[in-house]
Amino acid sequence: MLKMINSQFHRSPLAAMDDNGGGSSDDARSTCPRGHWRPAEDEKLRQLVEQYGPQNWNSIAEKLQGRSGKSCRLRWFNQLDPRINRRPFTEEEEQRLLAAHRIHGNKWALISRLFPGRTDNAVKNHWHVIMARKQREKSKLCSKRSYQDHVLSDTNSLNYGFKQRNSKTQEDYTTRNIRFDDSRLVEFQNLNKDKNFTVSPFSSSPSWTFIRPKALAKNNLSKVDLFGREHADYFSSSSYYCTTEASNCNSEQSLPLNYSNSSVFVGSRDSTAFGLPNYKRVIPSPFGYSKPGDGNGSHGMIRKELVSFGDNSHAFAKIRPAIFKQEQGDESTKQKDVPFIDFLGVGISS
DNA sequence: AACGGTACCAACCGCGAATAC
DNA sequence: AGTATTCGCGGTTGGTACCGT
Repeated sequence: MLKMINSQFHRSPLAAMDDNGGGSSDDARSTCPRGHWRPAEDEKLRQLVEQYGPQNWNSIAEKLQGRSGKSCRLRWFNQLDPRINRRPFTEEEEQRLLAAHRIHGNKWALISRLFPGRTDNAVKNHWHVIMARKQREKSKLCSKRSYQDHVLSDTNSLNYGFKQRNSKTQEDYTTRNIRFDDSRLVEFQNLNKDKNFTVSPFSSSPSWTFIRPKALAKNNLSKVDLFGREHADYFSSSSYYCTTEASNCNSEQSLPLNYSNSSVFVGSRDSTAFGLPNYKRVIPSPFGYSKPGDGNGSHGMIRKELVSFGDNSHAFAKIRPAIFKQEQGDESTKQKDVPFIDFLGVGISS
């Protein structure tokens, strides 16, 4: 949308260059102060905010060569605002953060309001840090066996859509249970009749237990509770969680399955969880390529009860026709009474 | 000491909502 | 009512310090 392209505080020429596919941005980077802010820029921004107030970002940006209003605003509200608490997160804050995330999901702005002086970005980043740390700890406790060796070589395991390194072709994303077709839709096959979709990175007979979203009603696909309840707008999230039973561990391993705009995340970003070396940016998802999201190390069956397609309805709309098509093509999966969208293909079984 | 891998955090992007005109 | 601008949010990427080899 042209409107969007032209808005965003009159983005810097370099940012526009990047959007256009880059080009010789190195030259531009050497002359344009994009990227990390220098102390001199910070000082000037402080002065400008004092002069114009923390609203007139375009006016401010005009005085800061190469910085967009948006960038100025971000710098101010995330770093320079004197109200910001820059001390490391305390253990107590971490506990509260985890608790808040269980309640609110990825509503970082909302969560950050519970932490005076903490920005949404800081809260978000630190949550990822906590999750990565937990995954590291768990991966140390769990099998020494490489997750990659275990899962990717195990033909009975669903491979989460992980792309194997150096794979480049469509076929590389093909697995026994998940296949990526040209439209990037996904088919799930060979799954259990009992509607429990099961997978585990640690077990030879994986088990991810999903509670079937019974209330995925025809007319309201936007928000649904994994336990079958419909919900008002008090909650919206782009992710939900499933529990994996880690047969080689004493504890359960709970992984997030995030339906963000075009991605499914499973695993751990920026971590060596599961023994995977630096898997960021190489993992495709059924709906696009993505990094894995951070794992959730806490316990419980369904860590988050709600699945919301409200923010991601376009993504869901993409997969929906395939789901219906799949259902229509398999009598065994049809539901007589309750309109059931076989979101994960759990109805397709043999 | 050099190098590569990892963890952390800052910055960026796209998008939608709110507001102004 | 329609369009442009501003703001805010959540997801993603890039930079860099640190650590192990």
